[in-house]
Amino acid sequence: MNTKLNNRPLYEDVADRLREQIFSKQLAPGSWLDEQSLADQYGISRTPMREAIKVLASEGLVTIKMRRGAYVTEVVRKDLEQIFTILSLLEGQAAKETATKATEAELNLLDHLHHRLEKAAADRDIEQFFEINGKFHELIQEIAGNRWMNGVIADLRKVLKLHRRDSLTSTGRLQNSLVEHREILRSILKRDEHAAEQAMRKHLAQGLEALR
Amino acid sequence: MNTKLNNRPLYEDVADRLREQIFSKQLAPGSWLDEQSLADQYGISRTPMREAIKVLASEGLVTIKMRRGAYVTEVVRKDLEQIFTILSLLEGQAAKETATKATEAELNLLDHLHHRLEKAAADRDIEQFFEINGKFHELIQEIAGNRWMNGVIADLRKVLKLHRRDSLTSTGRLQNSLVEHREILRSILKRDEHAAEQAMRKHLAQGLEALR
DNA sequence: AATTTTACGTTTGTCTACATAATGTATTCA
DNA sequence: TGAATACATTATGTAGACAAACGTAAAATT
Repeated sequence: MNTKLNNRPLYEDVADRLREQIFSKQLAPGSWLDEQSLADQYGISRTPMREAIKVLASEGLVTIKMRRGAYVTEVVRKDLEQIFTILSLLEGQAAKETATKATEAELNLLDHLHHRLEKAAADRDIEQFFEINGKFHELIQEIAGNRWMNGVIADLRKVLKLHRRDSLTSTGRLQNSLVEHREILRSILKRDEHAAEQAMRKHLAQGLEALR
Repeated sequence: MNTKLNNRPLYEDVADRLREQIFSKQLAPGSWLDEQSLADQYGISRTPMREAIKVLASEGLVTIKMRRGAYVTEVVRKDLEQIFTILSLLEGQAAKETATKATEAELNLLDHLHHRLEKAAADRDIEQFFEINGKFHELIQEIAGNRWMNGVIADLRKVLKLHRRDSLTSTGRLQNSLVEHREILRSILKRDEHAAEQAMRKHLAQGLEALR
C-alpha cells in the first residue's frame, strides 16, 4: 500500500494525475483509458480509478462509451467555437458584475495582479504570463461571486486545455492579449459595467481567433 | 440477482431513480444519502450506488463531504438568482442563434409546439403546459446546436427543480409565461435575433421573479 | 462537576473476485 | 474462397468483504 499523507479521497488525487497526463498529451485525445493498466501504473485498484474517470467524464475531458470504456475527448474546432461562445457570455457577465460590486480593496488586488502581468510580458516570461493571466480571470470571477457560473467556467476551461497548442507563444498574441487586459481593467476601475463586459467579450473572441 | 432488461449501466438507472426521489422530496434538501440503506432498498450493492451519487454530485444535485457522505443540495435564493443569471445569458444566446440558423422546417416545429402550448393553457392543463413549455425551450436549444451549452443548461435546470414549488400553478404566472413565449416565437419567426435574445432573457427574468 | 481521553460503533474509502457483454478469431460448411 | 457461426479472450459492470477514519458516548482524572 502507498504511504498516503493525504486527507482527501484517493480518486481525487487520481483525477488530478489523469488530468496532468491528458493535458501533457501522454494520454492523447481519442486514446483509450485502460482502467486496469492505469490502476496498476498508479499502484491502486480499479475502483478509485473508475471513480476518477467518472469525475473527468463529468468535466467533459473523457467520454465514456457503454461497455467500451473511456476515451480522451477529442476537441475539434466546432467545440472551440461553442465553448468560447459560452465563456464569452459568462466571463463577460462576471466582468460586468465585478465592475459594480468590487470593493476598493478588491480593485487594488486586480490592479496589482495586472501590474504583475505587465511585468511578465515585459520580461517575455511566457509561463508566468500564462499563470497570472489565469489568476486575473479567476479573481474577476471570484469577485463576481457566482458560484455556479464559476464552476461552469472552470470545467469549460479544462476542456479548452485539451486543445491549446500554446496560443500565447506567438508574441503578437501576447501583446494583443495584454492590451485587451488593460482595457478590461480600465473599464472595471472606472466601474463602467457595460464597457467591462464588452472588453471581456472581445478579449475572449480574440482568444478564439488566435486558435485558428 | 435482479431481472435486468436494461442494456445500459446500472448506475445510470440508479441515478435516474435517485433524481426522482430527490425531485419528489422523498429525499429532501439537506438530507443525508445513506449509501448502504439506499443500495439495500434498490437491491444492489454499494458500488453502482456510489457511482450514481457521483453523477448527481457532478450535476450539482448532491454535495459530497469528505468522509461524511453525500447530502441533497440545499438551494437557497442566492443560488436561484445565480442560476437564473446564467440561464438568462445562455438561453438568450440560444434563442438568438435559433433566430438566424433555423431552417423553415424547424420554424414550423417551433410554431407547432407553441400552438400545443396555447391549447394546454386554454385547457388549464398545468401538467401539459409544463411539459410542452420544457420541450419548447429544449427545441430552441437543439436548433441552436451548441452541445456544451445544452449540457450546462440541462444540469442547471435540474438543480432548479430542487427548489421549484410549482411556480406555474398560479394562473397569473401561466398567462404571463404564455405571453412571453408568444413574443419569443414571434421574434424567432421574424428572424430578429436581437429581439429573440431579449425576449428570452426577459422570460427567464420573469421566471425568477415568480419564484419570490 | 467539568473536561479530557479513550474506546467503540458507524460509515466511507478501497480492494479483490466474479459475472456479463462485446470483440476478434478460428473452424466449418456452402 | 468466402461467409457465418461458435468459441475464446478481454475489459467492463457489479458484488461483497476488509480497512481506516470520523463521531459519539462513556469513563476516568483533575
